Amino acid sequence: MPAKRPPIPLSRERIIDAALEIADAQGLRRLTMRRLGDALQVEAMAIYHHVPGGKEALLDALAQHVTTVSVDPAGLPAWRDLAGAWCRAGRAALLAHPGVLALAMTKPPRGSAAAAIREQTQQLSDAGLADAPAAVRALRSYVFGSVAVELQQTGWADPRTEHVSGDPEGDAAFERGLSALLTGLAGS
Amino acid sequence: MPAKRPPIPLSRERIIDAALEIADAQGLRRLTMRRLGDALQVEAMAIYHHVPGGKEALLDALAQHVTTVSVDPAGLPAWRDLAGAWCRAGRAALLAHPGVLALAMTKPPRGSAAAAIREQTQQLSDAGLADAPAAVRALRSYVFGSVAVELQQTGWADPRTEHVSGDPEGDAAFERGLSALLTGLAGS
DNA sequence: ACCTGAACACCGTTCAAGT
DNA sequence: ACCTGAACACCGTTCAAGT
Repeated sequence: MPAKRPPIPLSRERIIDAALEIADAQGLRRLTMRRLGDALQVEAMAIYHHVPGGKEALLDALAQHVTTVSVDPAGLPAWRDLAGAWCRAGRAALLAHPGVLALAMTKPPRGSAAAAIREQTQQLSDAGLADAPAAVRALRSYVFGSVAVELQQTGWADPRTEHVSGDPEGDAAFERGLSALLTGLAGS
Repeated sequence: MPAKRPPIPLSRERIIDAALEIADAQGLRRLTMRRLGDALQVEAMAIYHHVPGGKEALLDALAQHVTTVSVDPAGLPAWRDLAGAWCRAGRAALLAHPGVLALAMTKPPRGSAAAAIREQTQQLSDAGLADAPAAVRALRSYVFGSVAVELQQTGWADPRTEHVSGDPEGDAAFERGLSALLTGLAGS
């Protein structure tokens, strides 16, 4: 007789992964505690046991997930290359989950996301950049904004549209603007 | 005897204004058809008569409202000054209604908002800028992103926090990054 | 033409109860 | 410890009905 396979136990990580999947596929407005429960084969109320703050805390966690990046500065002695690497990493993390971009831009950075900003600032400062905090702020602004504009352009927003993750036109536009900004930061 | 003053008739404009007020004061998640009806002294269902697409169309209209700007190019012959004026106007329009920034960044530009982008491109092209479409895209990215970062920083997100609209630190950071980007665009 | 009331299918969250 | 079921106060939207 077929053994009853025990259900995979619920965990914060599984919940976040499932939530990202729903948001990316159907949009943030359709990310619902009840739908999330369905996706995890569990009643919606079980989620509260693993995510104490309820839905608001879950959304915070999603924002944190797509804004936490890290860059290894080894082999990138020039601040310009280092800054470029941080920007590309940040962009990739945001593009990976277009459904939660609005959260990433709206929620203030907390925990690991805030730590990543501090690390970026420290690395750029160490690499010899004069006003690293101002530069990081300008770079973060550009990364956030360019991803938003790119997703607007490719007609995401409607989750019905198919999104091509490796859009070469978006890549090129991003690099052009990034290059301009880095050049400008060098001169200031 | 006191005359029964006739209620101000409902209109699309009054609905949008009231919706902006609620979103700014209480956050987008609390902008509800029923609450909106209350604010307008009307049953929620009356709104559907003036905004055909329902809530989704209302949110589109809010996004359009805060992304529709215009600049008079007279007296700004240099493309750099002209571009700066567009960016400052765009930033001011977004900062005026922090509650709907997430919509502005997420919804693709339509109608008057799309027209404004075309006008900006045309003006910059006329002013002698080489690749105006690429520049406009980079500038829009920076404006969106810097407003998002600024609102994150000032602790908006929680609508409980008091937001200072003329934040001088935000102004300075914006101008520094803008200047860097414009310098970089000139060289490319 | 414009608004209302009742109704329907959903939400987030609580709390006592099950195992 | 972990999950469920029922319940409560809300949502968006429809539709027939009122004026």
